[in-house]
Amino acid sequence: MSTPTCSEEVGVKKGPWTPEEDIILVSYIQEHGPGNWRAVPANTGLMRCSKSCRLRWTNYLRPGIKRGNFTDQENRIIIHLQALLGNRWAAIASYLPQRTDNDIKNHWNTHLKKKVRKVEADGNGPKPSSISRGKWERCLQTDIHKARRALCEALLIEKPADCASDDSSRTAYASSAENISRLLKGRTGNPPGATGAADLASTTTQADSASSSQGTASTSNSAVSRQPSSCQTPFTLLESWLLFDETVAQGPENLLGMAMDDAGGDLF
DNA sequence: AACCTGTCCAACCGCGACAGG
DNA sequence: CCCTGTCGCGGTTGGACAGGT
Repeated sequence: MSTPTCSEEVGVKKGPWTPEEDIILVSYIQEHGPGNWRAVPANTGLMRCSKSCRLRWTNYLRPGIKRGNFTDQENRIIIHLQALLGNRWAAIASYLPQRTDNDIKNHWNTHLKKKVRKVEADGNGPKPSSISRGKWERCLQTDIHKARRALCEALLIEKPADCASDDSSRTAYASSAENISRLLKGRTGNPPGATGAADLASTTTQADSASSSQGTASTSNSAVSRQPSSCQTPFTLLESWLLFDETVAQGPENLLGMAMDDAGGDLF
């Protein structure tokens, strides 16, 4: 069976995914885990290219995607990381594990970019960041301590909203089961059978735990596979060290003092 | 009510990175 | 090394929808 590729082969379906396709894809991933996308269309019979399957999973079906409005906290993080890293949405998304790079990219292009430009054009807005775009990376290459400080200055903010104790923030996080049951309702208004949705919900819940326990996700799926279930920090060990080690050593008051008081705060 | 314009967001496309042979 | 296949990322598009006139 020939595997469809994205551009050249005939019979490759494009456009919006149907609930049935979603079910097939989620069921397959529940069984095999994410990755090896090339095999997905071949093994499932989906007339979609591997890219499309991966995109659908990572941007829509994977567990733990947070949907809905971006919080001010998230907006600030995005603005600062964008100033720091540029349009490296996957990197930015790694700091907001419940958001996809596509979501962040869309949100930036439709909301934040204009907002930032407007504030900057007014001349009274915040500096995009205390360090220029890419400076942190250059610092990293030359002086790890400077880099650490630069990143701290750019990123340190008040307590992350994701770790807020109120349950409202937690309920905003959608499991994949919720994602899919919602899409089944929303897109068809006529889900393919209540049992189908229920089955799917159960399978995706299993997929959730399966994928989290497998640890076989590819590198870019590392962010994808991070689970939001607990109040875990999205920072990797290295990132945590870069961000907090020296600052913490200087005392918590410095940590607060280095918060982004000049960048982003005026926007919201 | 009809049309226009802007917004949102899912999905596609092209390219680069990377691993394996 | 070089080639090939695969994957992931960022830019962009296009359809659906909402709000304004």
